[in-house]
Amino acid sequence: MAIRVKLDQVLLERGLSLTELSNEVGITLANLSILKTNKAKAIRFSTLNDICRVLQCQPGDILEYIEEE
Amino acid sequence: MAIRVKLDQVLLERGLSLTELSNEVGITLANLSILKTNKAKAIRFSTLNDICRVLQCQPGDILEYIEEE
DNA sequence: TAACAATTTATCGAAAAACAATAAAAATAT
DNA sequence: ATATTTTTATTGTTTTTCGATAAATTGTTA
Repeated sequence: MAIRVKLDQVLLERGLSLTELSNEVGITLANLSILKTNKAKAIRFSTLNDICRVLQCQPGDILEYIEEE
Repeated sequence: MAIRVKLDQVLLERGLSLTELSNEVGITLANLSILKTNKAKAIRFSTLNDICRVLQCQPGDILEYIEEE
């Protein structure tokens, strides 16, 4: 599949760790890690919403479509 | 919640109807309509991927985070 | 090196939700 | 009016999130 989760970049830019994000967002570290490492197969809008709110970013900053041949 | 699905706009820009998108993407019209009218609570990356491929766009073109006070 | 912190991986279970299929209602266009 | 498109609704199956938890891995620092 070709949807990539670019959480790393945004976290880096914001100077936040996964642990901190986890505390602020209220999603367990384990599940955030799954997201960040592209293991998730879907995402709830509520989760996306919480992440965007805390990181002050747009879905497009986190999700990327990569064309594959 | 504050994640909005902006499928309308992209469809308009591409000159595509929901019906056409449904045929090309392979998702039923009913379920695409739920997405388009902001009734969906989540989305599978496989679905997002298919939509982006057909519409030649990025997730950010379809998903928007709207801050609420 | 040893100790600690952060991240990743894994497993289990429950709750939630996607999506298909289908049909009917509503809206839009011709 | 008729046809087309879109929305809404229902049911059932399958998938997946997400929490909870714990272990393994990696990175950092004293």
